[in-house]
Amino acid sequence: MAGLRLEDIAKQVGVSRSTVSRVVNGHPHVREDVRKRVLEVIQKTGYHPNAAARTLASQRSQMIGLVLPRTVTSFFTDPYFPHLTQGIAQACNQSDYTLGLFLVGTKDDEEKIFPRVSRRGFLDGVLVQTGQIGDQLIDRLVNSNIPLVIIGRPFHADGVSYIDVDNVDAAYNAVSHLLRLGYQRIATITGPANSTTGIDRQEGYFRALAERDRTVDESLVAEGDFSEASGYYAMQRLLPAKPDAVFAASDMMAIGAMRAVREAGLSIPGDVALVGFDDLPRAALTDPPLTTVRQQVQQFGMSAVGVLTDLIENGITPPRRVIMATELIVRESCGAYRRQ
Amino acid sequence: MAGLRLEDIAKQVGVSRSTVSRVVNGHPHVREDVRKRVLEVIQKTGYHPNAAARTLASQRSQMIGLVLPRTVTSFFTDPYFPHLTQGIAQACNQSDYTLGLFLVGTKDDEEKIFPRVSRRGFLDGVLVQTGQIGDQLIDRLVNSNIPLVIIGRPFHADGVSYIDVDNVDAAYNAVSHLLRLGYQRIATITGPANSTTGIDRQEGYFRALAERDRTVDESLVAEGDFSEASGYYAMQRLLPAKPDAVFAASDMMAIGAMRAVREAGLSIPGDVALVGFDDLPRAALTDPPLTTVRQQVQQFGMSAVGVLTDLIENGITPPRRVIMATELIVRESCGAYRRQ
DNA sequence: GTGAAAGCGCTAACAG
DNA sequence: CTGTTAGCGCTTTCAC
Repeated sequence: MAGLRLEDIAKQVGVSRSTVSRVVNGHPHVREDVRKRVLEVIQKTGYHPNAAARTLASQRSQMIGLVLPRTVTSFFTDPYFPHLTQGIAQACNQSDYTLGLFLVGTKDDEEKIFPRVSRRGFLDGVLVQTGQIGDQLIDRLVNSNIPLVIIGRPFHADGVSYIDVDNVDAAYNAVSHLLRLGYQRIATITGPANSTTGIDRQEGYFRALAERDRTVDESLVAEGDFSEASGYYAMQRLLPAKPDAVFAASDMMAIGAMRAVREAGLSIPGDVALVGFDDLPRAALTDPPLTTVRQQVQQFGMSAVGVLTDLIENGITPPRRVIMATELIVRESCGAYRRQ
Repeated sequence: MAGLRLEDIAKQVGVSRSTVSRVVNGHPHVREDVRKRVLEVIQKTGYHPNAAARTLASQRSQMIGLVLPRTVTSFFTDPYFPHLTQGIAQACNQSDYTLGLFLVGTKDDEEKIFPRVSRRGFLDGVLVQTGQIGDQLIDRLVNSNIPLVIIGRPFHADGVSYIDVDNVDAAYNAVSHLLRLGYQRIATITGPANSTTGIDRQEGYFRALAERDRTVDESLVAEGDFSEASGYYAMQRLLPAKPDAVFAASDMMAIGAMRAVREAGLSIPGDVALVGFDDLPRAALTDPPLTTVRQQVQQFGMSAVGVLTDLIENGITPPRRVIMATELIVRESCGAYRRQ
């Protein structure tokens, strides 16, 4: 089982290495009976081609990397990333790629990881999650000229490929929904102001208000970092301004906000209506169930892999752009049903 | 930057390939000034060794795989796995290994993944999560003779290395705690009966009862699968038997149970006390905060990598066994504070 | 302390 | 349709 080479099975079948290589790689131009005999011996012996040798000779590793920068603070405490990862892993399975996972925890990690990711011949391409403004890692990756797909709109989008959901539109829809329900003091708990995701969702909030000629009240905007805790504290800061509805830029923040509202002795949606973003599985189980913007995170991850393999197979220019749609899921927390 | 070979920088420095290789790999027996000159050129040119070539020549890939079998239903919906993964990834960074992630979703995936994982020269070792009885994958992995560490006690433990927490002891402690608080009808929501984790935690429950000469009431035992939903339904089945306390074998199930208890109009811990298992970040934020068994999941993942690298560097025999301790975290849900 | 040379196991022209 | 022949870029004895 171990140490079996292409040569060995070639000898057993009585053909040349090349022929065996051809059948292993599914190339045409091999006589059917020969192919069959080769396959038999491969089966019998349990031969597997040596990946390193294959990579070295073909200059293709059939492996892609997923890099999650350290500025993604909420790594795996936010279910978003696990779901994304799962979608990506699934797509890799289907397209016969192996997934390398690079979690950048510290500045040190970044130094260690970068060479591994950009080293020629190791990865065919990389997927990287956008983080905060000024994140060096993405720029370095872009410069390394490896096929690269950025997950989320990057700050410097010139010439790079990325995939994102339509955050502005999604937030616009969510807030418009609240406006249609008649709420007067709609607050928002934003994502980090130094992340495109945070910025875009806030932009959607502004647009929806502007469209109805509402002026923006600064005391109704509180910044969070997508985490439960940040939502909790942001809501506490918002409460004195007496919002009658809140759009939170993530479900986790909405859940934190719920906790703060409840602790203040107020009811949802009676006193404060709430809309989240993500539609995590938990969102349907909160009390009351959370109205939220659904993104197909897993599908999103799969699409990201699709774009990357396109880049790998067909060249990195022109840059590809994919913007995915979202859907507003109306549950109890926005008060839509109560008001009907 | 691209296509730079060892040879190229050897030429630039005016030494042989071997010397440069020695410097790159930190071997001794290189004159200090030569080493410095080589390092300079490497720095200047941004040279990175080709991973495939290195793997091929050295028979070491510096890469390990993490395999999560498809029988781990709750993949990434249970925060347990993300935390575990994070710990593993972190340890990989530190010890200069690259982590390959293999999520087995379907039977098909399994067929695709197995060769990649067991293929010689691709991975130096693999970490695999235990799943259910009869999971073929683990047996196949064991037979492939690659350095292997099983995460969680495997069903067939002969000759294999594994790492686990002391589930029996942990559950025993949790239930003993409830017994000491004077509860009379202590129920349990178990993990899957075909998983060692489920079995061991149930065993701890039995032992604690037996030690106090309590007979086991079958109507106080309900099986779940570690998920929130399964905890919810299990609790609904338990409720008619009027338990005054419940030990759930996972926090997610405890959270589901809470929901069921609340929906039944009962209070926690007044009517039903509750203890969970895992100490997920969420456990401290439930209402009331959940008493639970803490496992240092991240630390656990890091230790798993430690064991694996030991196997890789020092041979796979004798099999290594690591059993990690747990700690009972007392919060409100068990009623300890209320009763004082 | 350093260089020459022989692979590691495979792919991919190129002949035939 | 099949075999021969070069490499892919690095590590690693073995001489010197």
